[in-house]
Formats: sequence, C-alpha cells, structure tokens
Amino acid sequence: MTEKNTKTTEYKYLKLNELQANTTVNVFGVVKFARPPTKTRGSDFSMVLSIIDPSLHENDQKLKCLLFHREKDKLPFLDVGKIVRLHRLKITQFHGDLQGQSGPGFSWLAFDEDKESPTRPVSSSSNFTFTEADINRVKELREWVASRDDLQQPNKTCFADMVPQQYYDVYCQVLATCVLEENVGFLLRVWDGTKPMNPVREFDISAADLVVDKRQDLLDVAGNLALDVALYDDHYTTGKNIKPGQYIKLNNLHAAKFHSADTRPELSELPMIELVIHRGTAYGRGVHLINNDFVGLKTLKERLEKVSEEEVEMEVSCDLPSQSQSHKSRPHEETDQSDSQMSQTIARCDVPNNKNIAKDLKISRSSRHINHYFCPECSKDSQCEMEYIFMMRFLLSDSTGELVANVWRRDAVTFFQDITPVEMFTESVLCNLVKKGLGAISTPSGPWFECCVKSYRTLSGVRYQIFDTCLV
DNA sequence: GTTTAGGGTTGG
Repeated sequence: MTEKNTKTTEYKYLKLNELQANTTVNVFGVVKFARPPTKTRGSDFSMVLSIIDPSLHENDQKLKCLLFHREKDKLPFLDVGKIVRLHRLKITQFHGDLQGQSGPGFSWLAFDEDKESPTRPVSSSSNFTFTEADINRVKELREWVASRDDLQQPNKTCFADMVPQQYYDVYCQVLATCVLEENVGFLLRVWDGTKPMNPVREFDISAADLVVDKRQDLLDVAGNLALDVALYDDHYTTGKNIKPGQYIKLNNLHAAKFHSADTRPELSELPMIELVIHRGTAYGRGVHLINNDFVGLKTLKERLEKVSEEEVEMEVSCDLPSQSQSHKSRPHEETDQSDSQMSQTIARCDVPNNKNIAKDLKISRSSRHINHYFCPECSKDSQCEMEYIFMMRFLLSDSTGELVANVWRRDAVTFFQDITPVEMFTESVLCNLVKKGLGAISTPSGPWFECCVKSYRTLSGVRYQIFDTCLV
C-alpha cells in the first residue's frame, strides 16, 4: 500500500444510499450478512457480504458485496453486527441492483461492534490509514448497532440460548466426527461449554463398523456438554475434512424438534431437539473451519477453559455397615429453618473392615461414561466397585436451638425427588435442579421448611438424620 | 490487471 506516508490523502466516504453504478468508492458499513470465504473454481477465494448503514437499511435494503482474494486469510471473517471500512470498492449493477466488488487496490478494515472494545481494527494489509475521523465514525456506527436488536445477538449465540425451531450461528470446538451415511450424513460431536435447555438428540457412535475420529481427552473434559450436530448433503464433504480439536463456526444451525420414542418425558417436559445443518447454502448455511488465532474465538476459548477447570469435590470412604446401621430410631417431626448447608457426593463401599479411610478425590466433569472407582482398601482381585451416594449435612435452627442433621443414601435421593447421584453427574438439567434446590434453602435467612428428623445413638453421642423429606 | 460468483424464505 502507498497510503503510509501520504498525509495529504484524505479519504472521502459515501453513505450507502449515495452510491452510483460504475464508480469506485470508500464506505463504512455494518455487516448484515456474511458468508465466509470459500474456494472458487477459479484461482481465488470469494465471499459474499451485505452491509447496511443508517441511510440504507429499511425494507431489507442493503449493499451486497462480492470480494475475491487469492489467499483465504486476506478476506475478512465477519459476524453479523461487525463494522467494516472498505476502500476502493467498485460499484456495479447486477440483476438490477447495485453491487460492491473488490477491484484493484481494494482493502478492508473490520471493527468489533462492542462499545467497550478498543477501536483497533483487523485489516487486510499491514499499512493502513486510520484517523481520528475513522474512530468517530466507528463509534457512531457502534451506537447505531447497539440500538438494533437484530444486529447484536447472532454472533454471541451459544448452545444454551437455543430454542426449538430456530436457526443459529455458533462457534464451537469439535470433539469427534463420524460418518452417519456415506456421502449423505456426517456427524460432528462438538461443545461450546454450554448446554441447551432442551434435551438434544444423541447418536450412538460406538458401533464397530462406524468410521469415528475422536479426541478422547477432549470428550472426557467436555462430558455431558458434548452435543451432536448432523451435517447433510452439501456439508458432508466439509465435515469429512474437519479434525477433532479444531474450532468451527456452524452457520444456520437448525434446532429442529426431534420426535422419537426414546425421549424421556419423565425427566423433562421440554421437547427434544436435534441439531442439523440442512442441505443447500441458503442463509449462509454451512460449516466453516476457524483459524486457531482468530480473535472472534476469544469468548469461546475462555469459556471452554473455565469449564474444563471445574471439578467436583469427592470424598471416598469405606466403612463398616453394621456400625453405621446400629442406631436406635426415635423419629419425631420438627419444623426447622435451614441456616447453612454443605453437600458432598461420596463414593462409598461397604466392606467388613474396621478402618475408616477418607481420601479426597477430584473428578473431572464426565458423563456418558461416568468414572468408576474401586475400593482402595479391598484386595485388588475382588475389584470392589464403589457406589455413588449423596452425603449432606445441614445446620438446622429454630427459636429453640440448633442441630446438625445428615441426609444420605436413599433418604438423600428422596430428598432430591428421586434424582440419583449418578444422574446428577450425567444430566445437567437435573444437576441444575439440585443446585437450585440447595441454593434456595441455603440463604443466610433461609426459608422455613418442614422436615422429618430422627435421632440415634452412636459411640460418640447422639446424631440426627433427616428422612422422608422432599425438597420442593 | 482475467476468472471465479453474484446470499435466499429452511428435512433428515
């Protein structure tokens, strides 16, 4: 570029409603639609871009632009709502409409639409003019973008935002791939660190004859946040070239309602959805590989990192069943106020062994295959597998005093309305119910709740246990 | 200083 030292060069920018055919212009615009670069049958990559500004946006008006470049990375990767500055854009007439095209000397700058973001642009060239006037124009357009609902949501969508029957653009990381039907259907198992509200159709990719490519380490970390996306027809080949570990953008992903006999209505009244990229390229439909260093991946990567670090505290213990059961039951009812609570999930195994061992374990998020633990005290040959149980302790208080009461095992499952510890790990919907329930009763001035408490005597004194109580 | 492609009203 020769722009570097030409201080006298002052670029004149036209509003989008001032353009005329067969001219070359400089414009600012807001991205209304962008199809990422794809290889043409010629020598270049091409992309389609639609831009609008306050002068041209009503009645679905926009300026369609067609950009070419020999290198894919020299074309802008854009999301809806981003702001672009285009220099030396050729305006032509095509099918009765004005159209922008990259010509000789064409260059672009792209700006984040967030008001808080720095005004530093991403550019096609290393040398570019960038003046105070440019900054002001970007700020103006940011204000305008912020006032328009249709321009700010799409590129911030995550799986958790999805509602049945809608279409979305989502950034995510690929965990595994699998051929569903040769040349027709291709599966991407992905995650973005969030979980949709609705249950999502899951494919069984365990069959021996399936062509599966996977990153087990990522699958383990993603656990129940892994989601299946089915690509059809046009997108089959794109899918085949994607490797687990890579980041992608799914364009026009359909959260279609899925009708199946296997849905578990008792676990959720929400309809099951299936995530699909349908055939064709309407609405920019497609799957696009994203460079690892693309700035737009920042939010996703931060979220994945945070989720990956989440661990569940677990205690492992073996104890003597006869001792823990030998209590004298004296049930009575009390109305108590829960003051604080702690909860833990315990892997437990009953063995005829006098020792009580307790070890802290950290388990990572996992799901489809929950971790199995074997008792560290039992002989290696017996392979005594431990069972997941709930173990909670409440500090209860009312006007007459305080007492500490435990809930565990079957009573704890009853307490959570039949959610088992394993289900709590595997079903995020249920996990959230448990968290929500515990959160509701553990506020400093927690609500009153009615519970059945029985007392029993142990060698070290009287203990209390909650039973036959249900958190509602 | 060519050519490429030129968004499209939504299944599995």
